[in-house]
Amino acid sequence: MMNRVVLVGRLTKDPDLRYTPSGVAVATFTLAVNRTFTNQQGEREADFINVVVWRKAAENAANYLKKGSLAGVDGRLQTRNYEGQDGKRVWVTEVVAESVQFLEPKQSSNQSNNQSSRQNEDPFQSGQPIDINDDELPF
Amino acid sequence: MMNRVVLVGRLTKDPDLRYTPSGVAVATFTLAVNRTFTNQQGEREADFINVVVWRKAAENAANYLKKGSLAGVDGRLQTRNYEGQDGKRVWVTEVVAESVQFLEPKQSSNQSNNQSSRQNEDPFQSGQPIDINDDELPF
Amino acid sequence: MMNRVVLVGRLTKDPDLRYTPSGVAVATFTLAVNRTFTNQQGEREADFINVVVWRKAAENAANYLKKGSLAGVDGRLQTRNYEGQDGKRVWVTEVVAESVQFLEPKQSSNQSNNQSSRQNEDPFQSGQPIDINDDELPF
Amino acid sequence: MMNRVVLVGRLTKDPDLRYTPSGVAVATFTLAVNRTFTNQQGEREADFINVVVWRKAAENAANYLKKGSLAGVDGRLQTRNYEGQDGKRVWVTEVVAESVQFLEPKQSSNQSNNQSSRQNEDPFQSGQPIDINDDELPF
DNA sequence: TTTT
DNA sequence: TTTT
Repeated sequence: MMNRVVLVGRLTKDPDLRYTPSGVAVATFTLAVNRTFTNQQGEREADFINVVVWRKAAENAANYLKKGSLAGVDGRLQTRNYEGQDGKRVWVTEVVAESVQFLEPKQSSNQSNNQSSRQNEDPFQSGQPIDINDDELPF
Repeated sequence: MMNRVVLVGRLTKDPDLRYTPSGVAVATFTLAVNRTFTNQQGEREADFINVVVWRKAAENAANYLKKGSLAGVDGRLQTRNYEGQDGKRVWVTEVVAESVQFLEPKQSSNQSNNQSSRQNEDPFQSGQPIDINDDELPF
Repeated sequence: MMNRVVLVGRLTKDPDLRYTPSGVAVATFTLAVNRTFTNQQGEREADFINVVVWRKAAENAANYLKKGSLAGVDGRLQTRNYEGQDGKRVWVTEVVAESVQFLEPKQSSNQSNNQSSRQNEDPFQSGQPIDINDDELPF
Repeated sequence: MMNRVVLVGRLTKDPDLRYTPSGVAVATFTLAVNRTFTNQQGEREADFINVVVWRKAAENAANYLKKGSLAGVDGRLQTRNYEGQDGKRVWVTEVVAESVQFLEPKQSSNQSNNQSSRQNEDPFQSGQPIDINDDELPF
C-alpha cells in the first residue's frame, strides 16, 4: 500500500489555525493548483485542494503563509466522513501534509507584509479551538 | 504548479466502464489504501480514493482489474463539482490516473477467474453511456 | 525544496544487510523497474535503481524481500561521493527509502521459500559490518 | 512497475541545451535540493541531482531558467551507462523530466536579467550538437 | 466557489 | 550489468 501526494500551488486564503481540546495545533488551507492544459474554451482552470497540517508544521504554516503564497506540500491522501446538516454522511478527500515548503522569495522585510492580509480577519473563523477528536491524529 | 499522486491499493469493487456521448472510454473505481499506522483503538484503517481513467487505459483497467485487485495509480488530483439532488453544489476530489499498474501476479490461467466476480453485476451500473461532457477530457 | 521518489519494481538480488560500527542496521538492494515504452529495437528496457534503507525497515527488508520480490519504495533521492580506487571522486545517486512495501502475495507457507535463494550466499558479501560513518544517518 | 520523481530545487549552473544529430532538443542541468535535516556538524547539506529534458520543454528550460533559478521537476529516474576514459563502464542515475516548473517570481522586466549570467559561457560547453543516439528518446 |  |  502506498499513498503519496506532492503539490505546488497558491493559498486561496490565509491558513486557518486551530487547536484540538488537548492542545495539538492543526492548520487547514486550500491550495489552488493551476492546470497545465486548457479546457475547450481555451481557459486554464485550477484544482482546489484542501490540506491539513499538524503540530509544529501547522504553526509554521500559519506564521509564514498567507493568501496567495506559493507553497509546496508533500503528504498523503486521506478520506474522512462526518454527519452533514441533513443527517447524511458527507465524505471528503483531503491531503495530510507531512511537510510544507514556503516557496515565496523572502520579502525585503522593510514591511510587515506577512501579516498585512490578516488584520481584519474574523476572530470567530480562526485561532479558535477546533472540534476534532485527538484520535484522528495520524502521527 | 505541480500536482502528482501515486497510490497502491486494492479495488473495492469491479471498475465501472462507461463511454462519453462521443465514444471516449472512461473507467472509475475506488482504491482502498491501508494506512501504515493504527488508530487509538489499535485498528488499521484505510483511505478510499476515487480514481478516474480515460481512453485505452480505461478499457485495460476494465479488462484486467476486478474487486480486490492490487493496483498502482500514477496521476494527479482533480476537483470537480456537480449539482446534488437537493440542488446544492457538491464538490468532489478524485485522482485522474495517467497510468494504472496491475500488480496482481498472473493467475495460473487454468481458471477464467478474471471475470468470476462479474457475472451478476447490474447492467444498469456498468457499461452504459455516461453523462460526462467531452470538454472534461484532460488530454 | 522538495525531494520525493516512488518506485515499484523487482529486486535484482537479495538485500544486503549490514550494521554501522555503532550497530545501526542498513540494507541495500537494487530495484529493476521495467519501462513502459520500448526502444527502437522494440525491446522493453529497465532502470536499475540503488536503494538504501535504515534501522527497523532495513531488517524487515532483509527478512521479507529476496531476489525477484516485487517491492514498493517511498523515499528521497540522495547524492553521495567516495574516493574511487584510482583516487578520483565517484559520485552516486541513490534512493533513501523511508518506507518499503512488500507487494508479493503471501506464499502458502508450506515451503520455507523465503530463504531458498539465500543458502549459498557469500558470507563475506552480506551480514558483515559496513564502513559507513554514523553521521550519514538521515533520521 | 512505477517510477516517479518530484523535485524542487535551484539550478547549480545555466542549463546546457544541445541537439541530437536529427535535431531533437535536449537540455541538462543539475538541481541542488537542500535537505531538511542537518548533519552532525549542524550543517544543512544538499543533494545534487542531474536532470535531462527533451524537445520543447528543453528549449523552454534553456530560455527561462538560469543558475540559481528555483525550479520544480516531475519525471522519472533513469539509469544509463557509457564508456569512461579508462575504458570502464560508467553508470549514472539521473532524472528524465516530463515537466519543468518555473517557480521564480517574474522579474519586473526592467532588466534583461535572464541572460545576464550567460555572457561568458564556454561555447564548447553549450549549444553544440550532442552525441546522443535518437533511440534514447523516451517519448 | 477560491490563487497568481 | 542486474528483476519478472
